[in-house]
Amino acid sequence: MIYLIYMKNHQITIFDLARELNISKSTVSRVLTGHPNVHPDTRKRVLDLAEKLDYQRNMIAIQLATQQSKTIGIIIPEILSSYFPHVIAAIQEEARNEGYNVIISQSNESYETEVTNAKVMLDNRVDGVIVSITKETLNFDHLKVFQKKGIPIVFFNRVCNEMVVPKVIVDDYEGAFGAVEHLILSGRKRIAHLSGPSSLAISVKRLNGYLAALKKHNIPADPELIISYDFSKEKIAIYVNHLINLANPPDAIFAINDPTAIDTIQIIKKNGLSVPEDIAVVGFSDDYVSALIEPPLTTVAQPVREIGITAAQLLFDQIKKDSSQWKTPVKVLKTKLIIRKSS
Amino acid sequence: MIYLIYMKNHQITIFDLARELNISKSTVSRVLTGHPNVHPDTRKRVLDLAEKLDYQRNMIAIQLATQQSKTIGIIIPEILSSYFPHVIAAIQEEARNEGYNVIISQSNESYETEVTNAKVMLDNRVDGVIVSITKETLNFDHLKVFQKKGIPIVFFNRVCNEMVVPKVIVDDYEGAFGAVEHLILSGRKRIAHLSGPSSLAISVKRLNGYLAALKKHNIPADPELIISYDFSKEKIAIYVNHLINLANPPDAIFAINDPTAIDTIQIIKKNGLSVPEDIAVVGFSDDYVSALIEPPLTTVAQPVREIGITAAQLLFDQIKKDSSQWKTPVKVLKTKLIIRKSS
DNA sequence: CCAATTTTAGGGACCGCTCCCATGAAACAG
DNA sequence: CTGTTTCATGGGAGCGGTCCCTAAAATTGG
Repeated sequence: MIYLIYMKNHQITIFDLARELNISKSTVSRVLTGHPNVHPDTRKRVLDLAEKLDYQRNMIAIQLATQQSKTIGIIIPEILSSYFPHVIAAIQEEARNEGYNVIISQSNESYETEVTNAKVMLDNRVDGVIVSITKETLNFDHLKVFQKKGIPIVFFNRVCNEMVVPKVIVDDYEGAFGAVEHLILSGRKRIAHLSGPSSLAISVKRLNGYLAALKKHNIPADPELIISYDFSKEKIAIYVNHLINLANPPDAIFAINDPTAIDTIQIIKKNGLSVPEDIAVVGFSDDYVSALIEPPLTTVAQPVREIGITAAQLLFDQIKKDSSQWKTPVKVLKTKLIIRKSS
Repeated sequence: MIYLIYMKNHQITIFDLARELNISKSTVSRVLTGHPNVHPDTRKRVLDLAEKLDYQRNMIAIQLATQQSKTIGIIIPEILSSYFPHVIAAIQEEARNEGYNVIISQSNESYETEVTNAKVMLDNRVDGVIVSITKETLNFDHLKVFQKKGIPIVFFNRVCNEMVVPKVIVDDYEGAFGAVEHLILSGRKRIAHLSGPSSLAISVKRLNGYLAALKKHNIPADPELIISYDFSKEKIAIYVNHLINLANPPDAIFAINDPTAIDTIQIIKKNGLSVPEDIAVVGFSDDYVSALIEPPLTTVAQPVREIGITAAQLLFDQIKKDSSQWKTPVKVLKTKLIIRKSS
């Protein structure tokens, strides 16, 4: 202790422990990393002293020495809806089990921010990233960098088609098909679709599911009833009002996601019409809110936990293996139609 | 380039840049860190080569050398409600502006997990932490460690009374008082309160606000109507049913938070009673959902963005200053009663 | 034109740890 | 009793930067 007595505000290092016990730092390091070749007595002495001096290992130094950050990054468009926090929570659990930290960055649906965030992840030498792109992302150079540098990347939800890497998605086509077919079978004839930006594969797939269901039941698709919007909340009112005031208005609306569906319901109600009597509404995702609103929303549920867990597992699979052995599976998880009062 | 041609899978370091340009790594470092004393020509050559070789700085090495991680930690009880993601988003914005990374950890309302997470933050040498404790946290040793090591800590929402550090809270007492007074003024006579765990200061303050409002209007507080619960969703049904079946049931319920209030409404409706006719319900926080449910929930809104921004600012204030200059302000932000149909 | 400054650049210790290699001692086998 | 393993430990070179201290070069001033 005599050595340490004059050192204030100095973090205890393995060197301090070593000096105190008159052994080398190599031996201390061996004890701390669980290396077998250490005499039990020595091990105990080190551990006891570490405990006594409240030694705290310096992950930064370890990261530099071992050349791995033990950190994974998550890049998502936003964190305020119910979907992403659920996926994140699941990913974090898996990461904790693997001894990894997680850094999360929201792109706020901005391509610029996404690029910046990707750069930050790179600077911080993440061992892998899980990403869901923004609605604006058309160029993928900032994500391809990960591939180029041999850093595992996994997409979920909003994936990049031109990159061949593991992905976790749900069967959007099937989910949309089921939702629209349900509307048809409950007697709806004119079903509108509030679609998402065509840059996103989910928008296209859900649109295709919608079209296929119509086709199967011999209902001609009316372009007037298909509106693609950019997820900006203000627009919903405009589009819904527009649909309502059509000469031949829809008797149902299939929305690209739950937040849109929920807003749609509010607008319809504001117009003095009722859901589902006048217009039925169906959403996609089964957000936490959806069961609680009035009327409760019929929606296509996604297995959020499973999505997160699967994405994390695909990532850790890669992290653990040599890049030559990487597989690029695309996991398609099943959705489930939850029928509630809105349809 | 001749040197680099044989090096595969080797990250470009400042040493590589230096060798390539026949200058020292010190000079390269100076350029990269923006140090003024570098010849403009040299600066340009370095920058150009860095660009050309796609040099990427290694934050881990920088962190080790500068002894700061440029990372702050957020420890929260959960991430699935609407409150925390909003606060997090605000904190992250501030952090980004300051050039800091954020690592987030959910305690899942478990004391054990919170302790583990605090340890992880310490291992990773965060430059500061922002925390909201779990309902189980009674011992604060794991958080006092930060103080002891001179790492700034800021509490928000669920704070630790026994630690003298900066805190950001809302005026829970005032908010609760206003909510309950509103119920009284709208004619309610028997107002129940679903309170939180008494370990949390917010529970106590909101309870006191409730009691004070009753007292002001000469309504005796009935212990039968005050139930303290532990935030476990299953219990809500039990308590609400119990209240409804009382010989002298309440005509209003003031819930500790919105999720509780929302569940309360569902249970009341399931019992064939209506809100607000039979029983009025008021919540706390103004979650995103609250305006959408049926009936829309009267609630005490918290300035979530402001909470996050303030917490972050208090943290960075400390990070930038020597610990001898640290202040320990407790910022009390104003709440706002939002009256909707549930009352 | 030379001394005094100011710029610009290089050298090298250091941050805290890992991990390979070397070494001596103890244990084992023949 | 000696040669070969195995075990326990020490030594030291990285990991990729920062930053202090010098030294040489360029600029300034009298």
